[in-house]
Amino acid sequence: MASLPLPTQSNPLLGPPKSMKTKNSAQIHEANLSKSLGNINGGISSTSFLHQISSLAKQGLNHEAFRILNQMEADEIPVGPEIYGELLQGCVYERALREGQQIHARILKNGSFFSENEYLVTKLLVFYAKCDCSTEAGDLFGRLRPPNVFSWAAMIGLNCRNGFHENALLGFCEMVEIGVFPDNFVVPNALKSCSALQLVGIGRGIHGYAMKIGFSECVYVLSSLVDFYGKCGVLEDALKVFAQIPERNVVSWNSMLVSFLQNGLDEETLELFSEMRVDGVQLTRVSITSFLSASANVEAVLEGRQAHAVAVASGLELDNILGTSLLNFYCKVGLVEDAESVFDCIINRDVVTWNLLISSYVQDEQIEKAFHSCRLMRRENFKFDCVTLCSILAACVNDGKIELGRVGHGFCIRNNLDSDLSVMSAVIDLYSSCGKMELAQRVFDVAASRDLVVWNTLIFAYAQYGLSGEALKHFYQMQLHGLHPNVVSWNSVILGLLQNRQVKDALDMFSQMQFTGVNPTLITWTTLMFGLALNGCGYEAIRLFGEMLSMNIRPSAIVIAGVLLACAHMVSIWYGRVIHGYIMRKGFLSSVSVAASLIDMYAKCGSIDLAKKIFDMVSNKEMPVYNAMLSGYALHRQAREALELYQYMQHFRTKPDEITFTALLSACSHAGLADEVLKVFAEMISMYHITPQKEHYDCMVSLLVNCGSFQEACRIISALPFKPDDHVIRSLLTLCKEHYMIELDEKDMPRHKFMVEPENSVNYVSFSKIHAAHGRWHGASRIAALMKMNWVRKDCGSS
DNA sequence: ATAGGGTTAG
Repeated sequence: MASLPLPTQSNPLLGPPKSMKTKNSAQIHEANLSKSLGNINGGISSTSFLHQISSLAKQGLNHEAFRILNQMEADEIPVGPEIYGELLQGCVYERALREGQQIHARILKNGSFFSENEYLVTKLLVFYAKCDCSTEAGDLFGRLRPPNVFSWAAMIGLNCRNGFHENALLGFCEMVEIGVFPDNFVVPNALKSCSALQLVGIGRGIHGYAMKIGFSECVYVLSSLVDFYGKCGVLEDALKVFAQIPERNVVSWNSMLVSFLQNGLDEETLELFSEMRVDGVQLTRVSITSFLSASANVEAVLEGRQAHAVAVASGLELDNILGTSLLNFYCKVGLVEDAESVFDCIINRDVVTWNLLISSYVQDEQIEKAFHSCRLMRRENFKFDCVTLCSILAACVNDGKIELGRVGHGFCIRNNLDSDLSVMSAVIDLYSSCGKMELAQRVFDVAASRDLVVWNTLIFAYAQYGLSGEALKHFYQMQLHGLHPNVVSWNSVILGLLQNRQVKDALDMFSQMQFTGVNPTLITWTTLMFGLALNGCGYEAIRLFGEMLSMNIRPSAIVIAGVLLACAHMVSIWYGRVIHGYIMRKGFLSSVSVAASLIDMYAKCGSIDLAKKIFDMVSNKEMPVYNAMLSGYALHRQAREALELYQYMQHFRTKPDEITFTALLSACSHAGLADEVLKVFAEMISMYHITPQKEHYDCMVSLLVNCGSFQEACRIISALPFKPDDHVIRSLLTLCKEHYMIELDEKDMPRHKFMVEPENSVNYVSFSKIHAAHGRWHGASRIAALMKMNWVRKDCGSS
């Protein structure tokens, strides 16, 4: 492209590109204005009026210009076409449609000498084109023969702005064909249409042509080429053109920034931005919004904050776009308080700013604040849109507010938002989250159109419950509808199979997926690690982990947590140590979830001492780390150590959560420390405002069982605020065994529940013990067989 | 005698 020969002389129709016109005309304007205001009533020639009108129009003083026209008509001074032309120009500057139409009417009233005047027709065309009035502009364009560059440019620009990119490009080609040379104003528009239609070849042609006709140094053409190549994903060429711009302005830099950003090169965006600052370029909103967007993508908190500071220092006020991108940045990196304060500073809040604030609350699980903001948004007369409803529905799912979710769904139906595909996905997610799969399926069935995301949502909905048959059915149906599964679809199907213990099928799917050219993501690996670990296929999980490393994929902290869980479930301290070594070499111990999983692994593999050693090594002791250690102590029946750690935790102001108390209570109740159990239980409620869950009550009940307080245990069970689940039933049954109150049979057991949750294998043990205690060896052996069938972990037998 | 342009958030 760059090797095309440049013409020896520039195009005679065109002259040199007007790229650097920066005539400072403020002083001239001022002189003209004072002259015109002073001369209105003087008897002066029409050329003088023309100048007055022209200068008023340029300053946006349309009203004054109109007054002069009226004065002229009143004084019967002849008004020529140029006068109307200047007035129209004023309307172009101001995009004043009404006023321009009035001038148009006057022109028509003055007869064909005016209305057929080529200059006026061109002006009118430019005016209507700028005001995005396609029909009027098209009519006027048809009357011009031949149209000049300005008319062509106006039409092409109009089509480009309104998304009629084919028409814009056809116009450009026709114009070139009939011999009108494009100028440096049309070329950027033509390129914009090329990038909108992703026509890389055509754009390259225009690039070559533009170089040939003398725009090789024009900063406007070159900047729009950078943008064009960036939007078409040809980053090398964008960079090449960028390097060739002799005098870059801020738009050239910004175009390059946006090119990096839109091609996912966030680090490069950040780097280029600092080069801009070194170069002393005066940054604009576009520079800062692009930088903020890249910072948000890579969660570069420091950089984003600096951009905020630069924006403030540059005196850029928080308008909609800059404010929104700041808001977006703070939301994405999870700094909700900063997002709130930015939100308060934004001058013109709109639906988008509200939506961002609300979704950041939802993401931060501050559901009440999210709902409150929705109410405030309504109070300020903003209507909920699709994005708002997606947030609201997600909040309902998060908070288990299914009834409210149904109301939200109703709102969508009444306001025609339910055909929006992301809303549809959110609704499917809502119903599936509470197990109402029939409703989720119905929403899906009545949809007029569905995209990949909607299909994937339904497939995931079935998969999470281990309904692999339904998941697979929709996976294949989707393909019959002509949609290719993406990695999300495959991930869901694999999850569904693993949840349903179809380990072999899941692994088959995994290889099929790779065979069809879909690369696994970290989510795929995570699903596999956890799925295999929980299905007792720890060895397979470890093998896959090795495969992943040999493919040079850097595992995430969650993947490592998964493989550690596999070691824990295999009770394989040997593999655990190997993974431990890997973690130390790659510096993963700084990750909270890795540290917690490592502690958990050592505790479950029998070495509470090694678990403690890791715990002491971890520098950033966050709650999951404490919880893992506490659960380890509970497992090893070390109640005193657990209580000590609880004190330590409080000393360092780490707020305990539900899991903390589950571990603590179970450690104490196993040790029969009745006073401590009651004290901790009370603290949980009064100091930390945690509503006790089933497992907490369960600890109470088993403590009471241990102490033989049958009456008290029964009282607690009957007072439970929810239907007791199998944990509680287990304690109850243990009690019954103790007191020989009732006869037992397998048919009393909620068997379907056991089939789903392998962790509950401990239940089988309880039941078989009960049978054994009653001398019913037949029943006990039946249960043992069931255990085997359901892949129950071996280590459960001893607990 | 004469006109206008490229980059922007969820």
